Amino acid sequence: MAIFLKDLTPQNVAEVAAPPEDASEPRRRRDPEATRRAILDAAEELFVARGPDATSLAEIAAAAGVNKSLIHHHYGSKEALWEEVQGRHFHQFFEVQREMLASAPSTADLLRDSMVAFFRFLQSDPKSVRFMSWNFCAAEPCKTDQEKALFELGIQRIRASQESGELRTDIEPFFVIKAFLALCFNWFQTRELTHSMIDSPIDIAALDELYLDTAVKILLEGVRPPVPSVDTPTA
Amino acid sequence: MAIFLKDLTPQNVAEVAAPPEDASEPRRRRDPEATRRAILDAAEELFVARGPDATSLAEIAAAAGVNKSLIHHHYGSKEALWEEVQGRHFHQFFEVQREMLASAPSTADLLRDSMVAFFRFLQSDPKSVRFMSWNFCAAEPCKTDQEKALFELGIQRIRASQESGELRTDIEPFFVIKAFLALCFNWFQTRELTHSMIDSPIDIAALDELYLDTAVKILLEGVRPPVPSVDTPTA
DNA sequence: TGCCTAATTGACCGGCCGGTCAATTCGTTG
DNA sequence: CAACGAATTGACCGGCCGGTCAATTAGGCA
Repeated sequence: MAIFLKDLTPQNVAEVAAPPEDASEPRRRRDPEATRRAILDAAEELFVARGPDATSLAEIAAAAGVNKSLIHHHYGSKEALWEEVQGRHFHQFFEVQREMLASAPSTADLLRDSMVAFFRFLQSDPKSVRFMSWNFCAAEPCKTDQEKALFELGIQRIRASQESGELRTDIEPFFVIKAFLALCFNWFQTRELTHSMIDSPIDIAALDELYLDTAVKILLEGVRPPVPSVDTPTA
Repeated sequence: MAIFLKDLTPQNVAEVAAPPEDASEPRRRRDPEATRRAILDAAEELFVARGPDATSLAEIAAAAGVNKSLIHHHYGSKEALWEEVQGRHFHQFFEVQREMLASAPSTADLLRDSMVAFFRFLQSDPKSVRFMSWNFCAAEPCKTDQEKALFELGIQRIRASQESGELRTDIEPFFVIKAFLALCFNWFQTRELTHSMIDSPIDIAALDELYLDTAVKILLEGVRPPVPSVDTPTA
């Protein structure tokens, strides 16, 4: 049935997000908080791998080591659970991004730093990439508030860089952000297809570094103000 | 059930891809070719909008105005139908792209032309964007042969441009292609989110043009060989 | 004309899906 | 200790899903 399935086979589904029994406390018989968390973790894992439509509540319950009815008891419905999973993830994502963007010290290498930071984030959290991919497919009008605020912040800082002469002024800051997001995100979104296309025995991490280096180079060079020299047709 | 649904409500599903009855021939009582095509068209429409997992064969049959069993008769299974839909679409896509790339006359503005052509293609065929989006989610190792050939061709031409001094030589041609694909594709993939974030009353087409202009500018400037002037730290 | 093949139909199937519900079990609180 | 409420369980449901099958029918061909 599930045309989309990835990484997870029926055999190892039950072990995904298995609760660490040997933790400080051996999981009290009743622990609604732990139950909620187990469900959410398992749901995130499966939703992100197979997509929400191809993931059943029975699978999630099995993966969480929990009775199926508990999902309804704690979250109401599958759709609500999906919302919750998305909410938790995006909240965390926006938190990280905002903090990064707000705490960036100088405006000198801000663009480079932002781009590298975003690249590192996607690199360290492949789930984020898949999350966003599913979200683009769903095309629901959501999460725009926080995202918009993030963009506003970035636009302000880029505009400042333009005014101080570090960036060329003939391009819209919004598009600069779009460009560096695209350069980072698309790389990871097409990661597996890329690897299956490369013959050389270069390892994955090295390829990432090489690409990042190139993408940063292209973007920074592309947004640099034209140097006053021969043949710079800034028409 | 279907968490992913878009544009199509149960009411208008039945009319999607409705066969144009008033065509030259009034659809003979038995026309296996027309039936196959109707099924394929309806399947493409629905698969691309909702995703394969959220689309049922009953819906496809209804949209195609055809008995459900005919789908199995002509295509075997849902998975085979999905393969067929993908096959037809990607064949057409690669045909267009290859022709474009092979027939591009000079190497002078090849990169610009390629980028604009790809942008126009995605702009004119939103289904392609969604198709690729679903494909990235599925992450099946497929279609790499033709894609690889396309990349090889592009890499050759970019390398030629590098050797003739039009492009800087310190960046891998593969990454240049990746970059311009990312800049184009991501724009359309995030189109609706972008629009829901923009307040100004600028119309969609104009925004597209503005972005294309900027993205081309950035990429071309980014891959230009460094001009021999002051402060060009090509370290 | 009559047959033969293939397109077409509708009835049907087992299975899973999301969801409900009553019953039970535990932790808490008075 | 008793009582209450929330966590937990398993049995159950109607409905849809992908898929099968036998029967019917139209078209092509000798």
